[in-house]
Amino acid sequence: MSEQDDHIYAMRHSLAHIMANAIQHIWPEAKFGVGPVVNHGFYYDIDLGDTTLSEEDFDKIEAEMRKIIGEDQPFERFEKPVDEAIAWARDAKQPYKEELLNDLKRAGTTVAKDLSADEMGTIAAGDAQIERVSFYKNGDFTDLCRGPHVESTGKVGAFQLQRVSGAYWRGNEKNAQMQRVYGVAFETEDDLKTYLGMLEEAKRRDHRKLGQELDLFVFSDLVGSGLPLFTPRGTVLREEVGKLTQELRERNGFTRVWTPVIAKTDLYKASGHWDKFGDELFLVKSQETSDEFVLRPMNCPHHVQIYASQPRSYRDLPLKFMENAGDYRDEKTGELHGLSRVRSFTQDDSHAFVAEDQVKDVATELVEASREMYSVFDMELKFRLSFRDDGDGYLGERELWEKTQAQIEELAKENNLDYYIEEGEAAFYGPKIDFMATDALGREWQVATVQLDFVQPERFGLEYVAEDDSRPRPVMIHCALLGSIERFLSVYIEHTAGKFPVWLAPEQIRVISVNQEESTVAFTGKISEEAKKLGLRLHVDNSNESVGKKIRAAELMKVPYAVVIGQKEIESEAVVPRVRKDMAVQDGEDPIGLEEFLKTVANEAKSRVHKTSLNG
RNA sequence: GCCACCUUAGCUCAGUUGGUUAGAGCGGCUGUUUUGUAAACAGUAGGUCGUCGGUUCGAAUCCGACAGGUGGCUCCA
Repeated sequence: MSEQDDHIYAMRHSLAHIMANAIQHIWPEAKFGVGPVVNHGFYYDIDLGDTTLSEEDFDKIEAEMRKIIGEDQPFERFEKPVDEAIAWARDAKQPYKEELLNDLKRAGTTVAKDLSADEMGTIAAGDAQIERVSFYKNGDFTDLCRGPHVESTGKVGAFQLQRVSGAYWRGNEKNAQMQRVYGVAFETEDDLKTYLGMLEEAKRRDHRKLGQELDLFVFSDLVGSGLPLFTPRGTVLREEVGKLTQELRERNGFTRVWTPVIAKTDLYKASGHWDKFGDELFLVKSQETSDEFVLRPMNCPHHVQIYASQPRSYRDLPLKFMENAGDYRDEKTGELHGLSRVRSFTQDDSHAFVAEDQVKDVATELVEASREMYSVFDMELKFRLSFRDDGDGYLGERELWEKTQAQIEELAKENNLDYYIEEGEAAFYGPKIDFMATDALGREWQVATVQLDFVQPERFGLEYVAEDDSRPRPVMIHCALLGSIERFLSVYIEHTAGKFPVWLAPEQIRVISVNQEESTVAFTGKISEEAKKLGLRLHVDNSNESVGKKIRAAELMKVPYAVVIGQKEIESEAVVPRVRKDMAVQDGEDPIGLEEFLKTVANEAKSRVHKTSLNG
């Protein structure tokens, strides 16, 4: 951490105290939980009894905070023995603090395992043996706190309270729900403004808003929440990205399979998913037999059955299947969000069954494919090696885990990946490489994933005949390059703000007629025919509106190319395409032959370029 | 699922303290116009005010339940 980062951290943390202080002034009965620093700001968890905060209270709280800041009270640090601290918390009627202190006393920091390491860090020193705890005091406010803080309340920079929401005490849904007040804070007003501007931009690009404006997908109360319906335009996006992901893997020898969308519960009992995710499965009953089915939540057990359908030889390996497959998960309603968290989604899934010594090669091919894919999407990739932690809930031998994790890290090193390791992010059946894409606003999203799996081959008893006639287990490698098509689109729509490159644009060219005369209608009809032959998505707007209005309509739909057709164009058979601003090198004025124009656009679509090759 | 907030026409939104036939812009449709690179003009049709129940002489407005949504929490194979 740089010195500046340290300062921002201290500033944000100090603001959390100041906010708690202000809230205590306004509501003296307030009981405080934890108040850590988060990305871009801070929050504090507060129990106000029957009082519920709303954003309308922010003015009042902010005013009180500014008063405290104006007084420039010094932050004073002091220590107390744990027992005295506990007595303090009891006297101050701060039961949450008292609970934390008791846990600290009992077993240092680790016992408060409801809290993440970060949150713990803000309330206590990291030593396992806690005898004394530190406090910070400003004005009339004292809080159990590890620090650090700025010297005084006057030195906290620019801030704004953002929102209030519910949050469980210590992040456990069985615990009491507190109110969490979020604020953002930066060193200067300018930095704050820049950040708030970014939030505004994010709002403008929200894929849910663009999905409606650009007519990409809809939801229906009758179909149900979390079940998106894709319109013709949105379906183009789905199918184009679906084609790309399959092409990239076909090159590496993956072949397409098709499997049904339901399976007997026995399949998932065998795979282990039933035990782990049973409450998130949609159940389907036969009306004729006693069979119980589930709507498939994932595809690996299905693909495993294809592998298991016949004896396999080492000569068959690696055996590689892929399927853009629809999956269904009964997510809790409160967790649904646009296309990024849905109950029906499509994984661009693949499974490679490989011998142990082929793991690295196959995984490397997939990493290469993902790099190519995200360069087509113009997004940067980081790689997160998601390993297990010490928790339970992981299946398989510890030794296997360590072996595979070592292989993954080796692969990452050999391929010079920009990677970092995160423990506790693994799947229950194996470690993963998760791919984090950075979008145009600098936000990181998890997209693709490559996952090693030694557990399912074991559970389903998969094997192959080796050269020496032994029967080793294959290793399974799960990979989805897009992740889920829906989730990917939610990220990509916001990344591009709906300005899709030609190869993805639901409508690539809009033809705008100047009038409705017979010759015009005939000519635009001819353009339409030729575009169809080239596989272009072209729409003719012959409506009885002004040219200006029709141009505007095309712009609002973010169509890459618009061409106006009047007498001049009909005579010369040439057009001056109007190019969407983000693609144009410069606005052109020179006419281009109609046929050449269409061919150029068709080539752009085929080669999946971001920008136009027409120099205007 | 939990906490808070929200739901008026296809979309974006008005609608005073509960009080007659609920409004506007855009979009749609019809007509006039035949348009040259981001909004021609006129007319017209769209709403059981999310649903169901309650309070009231009277409910878009107050209360409750449910559904859907928003922001978080929790979860995420």
